Amino acid sequence: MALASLTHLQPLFKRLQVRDQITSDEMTALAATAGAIVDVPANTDMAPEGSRPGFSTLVVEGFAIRYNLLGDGRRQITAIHVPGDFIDLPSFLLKSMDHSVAALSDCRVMTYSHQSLLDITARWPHLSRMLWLLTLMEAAIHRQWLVTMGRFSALQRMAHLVCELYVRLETVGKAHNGRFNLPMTHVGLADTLGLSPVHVNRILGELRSMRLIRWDTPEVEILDWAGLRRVAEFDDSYLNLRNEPR
Amino acid sequence: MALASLTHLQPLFKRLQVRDQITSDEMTALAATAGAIVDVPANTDMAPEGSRPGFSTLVVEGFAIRYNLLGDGRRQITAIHVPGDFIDLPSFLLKSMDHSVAALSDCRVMTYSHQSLLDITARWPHLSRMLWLLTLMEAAIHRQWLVTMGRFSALQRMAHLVCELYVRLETVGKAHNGRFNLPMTHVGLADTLGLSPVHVNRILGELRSMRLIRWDTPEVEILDWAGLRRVAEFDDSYLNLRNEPR
DNA sequence: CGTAGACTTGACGGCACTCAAACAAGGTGG
DNA sequence: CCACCTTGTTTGAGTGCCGTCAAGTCTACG
Repeated sequence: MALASLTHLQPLFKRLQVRDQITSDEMTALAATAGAIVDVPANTDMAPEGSRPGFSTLVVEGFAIRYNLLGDGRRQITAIHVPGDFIDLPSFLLKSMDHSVAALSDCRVMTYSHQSLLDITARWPHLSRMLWLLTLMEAAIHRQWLVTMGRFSALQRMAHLVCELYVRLETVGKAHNGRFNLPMTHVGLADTLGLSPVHVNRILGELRSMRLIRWDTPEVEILDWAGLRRVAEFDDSYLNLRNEPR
Repeated sequence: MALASLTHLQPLFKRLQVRDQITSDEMTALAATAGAIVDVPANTDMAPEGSRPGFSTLVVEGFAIRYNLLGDGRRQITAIHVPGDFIDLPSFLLKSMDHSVAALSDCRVMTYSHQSLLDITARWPHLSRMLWLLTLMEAAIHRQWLVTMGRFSALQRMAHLVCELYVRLETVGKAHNGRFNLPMTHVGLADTLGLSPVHVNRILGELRSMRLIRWDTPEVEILDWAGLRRVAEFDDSYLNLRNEPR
């Protein structure tokens, strides 16, 4: 079980090691306090709005999203989570879910009871700072999304999302050579970018005709990284990829 | 100095006590590790993009904003900070600023060196969870803003911002009877809501003619809370106002 | 009294939305 | 094995919210 856990924790360790040193004791502690490994089928709510989960979950494999529903049924996705993301760390301290978390694709997740996270904060100050860091990195992504939503055109928003996902997936070894999988429909992209599905389709066509990307759902290929980056005004500093003591 | 600090920490304590119990030992610890109290004049950058501040700051009095500048000079404000907000807690762990923080009005702030915050995480697990909670609450506000930016009309966005600021300011005793001060021009509001200043003006006129608010800069008065709330689809649960053990 | 900054109002244009319909692909049951 | 259905993608036509440009008003302040 412990060995299996360490394997499953690889994406998280990769993410953390990009930012700081993690001791093997800390790795062992994270593996020892892990709860069950659960497979969640695509399009399943893991933590619905209004619920009070007693545990947080770490994505091992697959994609998850965080979203809000409006009164009239419209949806806004506020985060896309990839392997190594500790989703629902917010629920650890916020307690009650003010939004929903769902599996986008089939997911494998590990659970961490809030009690075990409490123990970590009491006994492993550096490790708990690293978990805190994860939530701060998520907030940094939120801020960048706010910038793109407020000030970017639809084309720029889409280009920026592709750049961001590529870098984040590459960090955990899920993207190579400009290619990655994104199991998301036009409706999902529209709900992420604050657009309509029809317009998402037109924008993707434009990015294709500009020879910036190829997109055979679910595979995305970046054909011209420099060009895409320029269109998106993408600067990865908000992703905090530098390694330094925290 | 310690006594003076406790006075200055009142807005922060009010915010925290809405969410959880804070012991007097923890209050004393926060007061003891506080650094200098600094007055910052309006429209001054406190933490410019690219800088690496060695301390975080707590707003004691006044308003501050977090913003990004785009290549062509456009601006997007990603957060409005009020007294009791621990701004730049992100800088404690993210280290390098990927955006700027500025005083919106004349501000009084307290500084906390990153070293002293490190000491707090090592010695006061519950208190550090409360600081972590503050960053999670900020992320929750970011998510709500993403929803309004992505799916709300300009009118709804403005109404929602007024509702949010009223509740946040009331929590720290800076709003009463539907009234509060917001030292922000139409340009600032436009950069917050992702609109143009011209349209902000029109929207404010509409909210006025709907008898929902009065707005004699800088004083804002909510004339019809239920009506404003309805327009904004405002639900305060994302602000986490419930008191429970964290 | 002149100037600067903020607010206000009008005209016009464009990006993105809605509505609508056709096309493609995968899954299911008869 | 194929008709059928469901889900997703694509394309066109028309509309509207909000942006830009421009000019004018109001207030504070030196």
